[in-house]
Amino acid sequence: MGKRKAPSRENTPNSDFCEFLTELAEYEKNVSRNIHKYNAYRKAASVLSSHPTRITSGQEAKKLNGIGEKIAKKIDEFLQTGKLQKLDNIHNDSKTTAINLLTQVTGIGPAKAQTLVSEGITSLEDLEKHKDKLNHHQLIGLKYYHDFQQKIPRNEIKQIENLIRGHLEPQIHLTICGSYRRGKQQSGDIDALITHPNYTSSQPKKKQNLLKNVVTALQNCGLITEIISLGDTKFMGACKLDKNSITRRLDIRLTPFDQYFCAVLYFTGSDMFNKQMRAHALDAGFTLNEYTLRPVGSTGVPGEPLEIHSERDIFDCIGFPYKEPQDRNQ
DNA sequence: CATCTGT
DNA sequence: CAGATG
Repeated sequence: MGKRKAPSRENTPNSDFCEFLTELAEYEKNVSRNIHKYNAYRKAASVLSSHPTRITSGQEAKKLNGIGEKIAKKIDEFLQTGKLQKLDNIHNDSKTTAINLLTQVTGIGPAKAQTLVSEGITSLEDLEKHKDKLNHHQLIGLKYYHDFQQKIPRNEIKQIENLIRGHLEPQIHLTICGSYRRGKQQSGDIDALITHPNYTSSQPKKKQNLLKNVVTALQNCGLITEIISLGDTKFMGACKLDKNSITRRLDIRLTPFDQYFCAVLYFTGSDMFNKQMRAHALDAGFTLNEYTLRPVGSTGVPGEPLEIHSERDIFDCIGFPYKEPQDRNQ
């Protein structure tokens, strides 16, 4: 059914350049293991993406911060031929395509994909033949490759949310974040945040078993079907609404009560929105992260975390007009 | 940054 | 323990 590449439509005068630069960046990161070239390409894409006018030559591009000889040359080539030789080669390179495929299996990153390919393992079928080369996480990734590839309809998440809530002690707060909270009709996975009034950053030991208890309860009711990893504060695994449902990726994190709203805000995103909001906080003299909102003294050092009792508090404190999750999409 | 894994 | 992964 559904395939790969997300049709993310950009729209800036230089978006076509950004597109090939980010593709080059990914190639450098995943195939060559060159993090410097990777960074070089992405900063170039980044300056270009915010440049207000169309770049019409490599020479002009070169004036921008982060664009040097080599990228300028590629811009010229692209301007003249409408494509990039290097990119064509990459597309036709079987090693590259194999790595890109393997990397889609959760638990397999660029490093593991490299070694698999070097051992001649380049397809899902190959992986099936060599399960002995995979760890627990990767085995789950392989087993549910097709399921995990599927988007999750909002309504299904809603049902899962209710089911989870039904198995939590009343004291436990639950928020499903991510694109679901932003109102999207589909999501890639389910990102749940929970907290409990007795579990705070000052008494982190207190509800030490809370997460594990929740996970076993959800296992017993049949919702959680696989555990990828489980620690004191973070669970990663899979769940299935009922007998004939598709298996879905589910993450649950336990956050201290006093940091819950910063976490909810952060994990709701979007990434773009978070960046804007953090920037605004900085201008207003605060530093905002996934845990706390703190005033920044003119000395430059952050003070004590402000007490936050809602997401709104955070907006109010930094004088940022409140946005409903639905309009935090960019 | 939390968790897992292999050395 | 370092390195990989999400």
